[in-house]
Amino acid sequence: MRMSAEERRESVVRAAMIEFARGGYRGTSTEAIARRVGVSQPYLFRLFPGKQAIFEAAAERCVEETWRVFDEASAGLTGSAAAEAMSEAYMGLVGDRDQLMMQMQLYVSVFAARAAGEEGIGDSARRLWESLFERVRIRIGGDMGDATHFFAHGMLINTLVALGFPEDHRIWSGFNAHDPAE
Amino acid sequence: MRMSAEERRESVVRAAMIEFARGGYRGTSTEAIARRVGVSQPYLFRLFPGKQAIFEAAAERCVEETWRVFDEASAGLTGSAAAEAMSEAYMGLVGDRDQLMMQMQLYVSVFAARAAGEEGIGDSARRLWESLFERVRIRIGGDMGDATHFFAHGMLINTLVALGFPEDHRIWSGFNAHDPAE
DNA sequence: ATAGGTAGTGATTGGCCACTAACTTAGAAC
DNA sequence: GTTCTAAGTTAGTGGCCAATCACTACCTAT
Repeated sequence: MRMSAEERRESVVRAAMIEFARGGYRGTSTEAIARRVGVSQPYLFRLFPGKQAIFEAAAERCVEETWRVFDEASAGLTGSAAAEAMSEAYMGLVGDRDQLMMQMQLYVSVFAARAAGEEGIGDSARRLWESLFERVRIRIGGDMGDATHFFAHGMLINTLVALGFPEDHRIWSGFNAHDPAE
Repeated sequence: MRMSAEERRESVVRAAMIEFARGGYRGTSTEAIARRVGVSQPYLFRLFPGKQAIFEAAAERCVEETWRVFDEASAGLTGSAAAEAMSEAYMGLVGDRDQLMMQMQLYVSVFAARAAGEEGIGDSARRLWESLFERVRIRIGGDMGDATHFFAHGMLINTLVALGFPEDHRIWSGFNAHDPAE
């Protein structure tokens, strides 16, 4: 049961991704995260300086993880073949809703922070996101419009997942309509 | 200063859209909404049964408002001309971030409700969104793929706005690349 | 003018939650 | 087996917030 602080931090990040994805920043208590980790709530504050730091770690992990999925799916491919492979991989993430929702929570949290006058998290989030965008853009051939197109569909998938449209709902039928060609 | 309950409800909905857009459901206090309206906090509970109901009213208004923008922009147009006009109108909404962010807050709130085991708000949100989708689809010619494409780009705009990329950032340059053709 | 309904407020409360402080226990090293 | 360090806990605090209750002010009709 006992593990090193570094290992614990790792499991906290994983638990936090799930809890924050479902509840958002304000809607998630540190108690809930601790319970999922299997540790007492105050101990989180010995592993991280505060709730905010846990969220930021989870957010960063989430973006990294997304790239990992893209990277694995498109290994050795380029151009539209890579785009297709990554699209398919992202559709696969629909089954792991927490991953997609953590992204959304990051987006709205950045906005909330900005609205509250704190710019801290925004900078790092933009850097993370832009870096993901760039890596994908290069992988699919370098065209800006293609990358925009790719991410646009990803964001729509996030939205439909958030709203809870079942997988066989007709709203999903618009995907794959143009995809193979592009 | 004194106004009818109906008028007050109207101004509460408008104020709530702004506050919820910036803070999210959990991050917005009824106190903040009341302050923006210029009314005491307890009075909100005479106008609405609870915080949840205020959020739902704001969410519905937000989707309706989005359609109003699309409808006005594309009045008399059809097909790709309508799509172009609506795209441009949506880009115009980037200047009114609260409108876009209220959408995002609705999406994550629906997911949060689902995760917490309450399905109530999800049903109405999906109905609202699908109805918007359908009206747009018809307006731009009826093709499912085109409508998907249209909304995908809208959702990406939401994301970039949330993350706070400045308007002249290169991340925006991927729009308009394919747009006129489609 | 007064009666009655509607708009609106002040005071309060019970519950939750991030965070702190003080303490306890496991295990590695010798 | 004792000692020392790092992992972990129990108990508590101050602040915030949704919702309630009892009350006051305004307007309108007769």
